[in-house]
Amino acid sequence: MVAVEEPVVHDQVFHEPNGRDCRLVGDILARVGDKWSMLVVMTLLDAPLHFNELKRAIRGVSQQMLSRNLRALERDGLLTRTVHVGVPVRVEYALSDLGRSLAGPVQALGAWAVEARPAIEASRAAFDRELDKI
Amino acid sequence: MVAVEEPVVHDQVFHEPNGRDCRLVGDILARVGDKWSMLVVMTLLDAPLHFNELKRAIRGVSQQMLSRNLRALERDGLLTRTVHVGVPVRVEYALSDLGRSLAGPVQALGAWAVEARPAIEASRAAFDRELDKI
DNA sequence: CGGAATCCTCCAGGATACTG
DNA sequence: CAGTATCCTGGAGGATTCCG
Repeated sequence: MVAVEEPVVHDQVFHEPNGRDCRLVGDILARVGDKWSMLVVMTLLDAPLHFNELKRAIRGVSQQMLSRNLRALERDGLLTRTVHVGVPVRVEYALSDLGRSLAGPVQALGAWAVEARPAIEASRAAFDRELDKI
Repeated sequence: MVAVEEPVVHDQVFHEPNGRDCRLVGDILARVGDKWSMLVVMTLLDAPLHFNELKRAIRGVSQQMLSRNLRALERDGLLTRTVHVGVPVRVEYALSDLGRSLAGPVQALGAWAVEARPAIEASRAAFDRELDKI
């Protein structure tokens, strides 16, 4: 079975007639929505950091995922990786201009999150209470 | 093993001294970042829809995931679900005010995505080319 | 120090079939 | 029409170990 069938989801990037950018956005949201990427971006907003500095700054992340995310972000051009030779080796991660430009929209979403949280939690509680009654 | 250990990631909501809302945002980003939720929100922005109308509007989604997402969004208070009794039954999904308020930030991110895409894809191509050379 | 490699688990998400 | 139930797969993400 080698996928002879017609392309499904990811190939129809703009499926809406009225210029909405839905699918593309979905793609980006997937990147933005993963557990650590935006945390990395936000952390690097203040200053460039070394690997272990980052790992300490973002508590709870495994080296595994931090490493993966950093590579992915570098691949996307959102940050730069520069190796400083020496003993010990030091690698510096810094936001690129593209990466910095992402901070605005993300912070907007963050602001929304902060403001909406009480309403969301109240709604969840109410919803769950209804379920228990039944 | 009943998780006696100290709380790890999700309990430290604000771990940064300087008022940044990192963890909380991460939580919201996870919701926002899943494959279909924001597509639902964006689709309902124009008008309320019935289940199958939604399913048709968002091509490629399974009933399974659409159903799950709708319930999750309803639970969070982002949309309302009203059953119109009759034959056949009709259920209408509509954005709540809270849900509508989310559209702004998401569209901002969408705009960024559209603008940044060429740069991102160029960066990816360059990155992958480097790998092939080695 | 900055990773790569390996192994494992959990869950988002798809496909299909059934129900009221 | 609007779901729920069941089964299955890939990949995100964690833990641990090894390496230059």
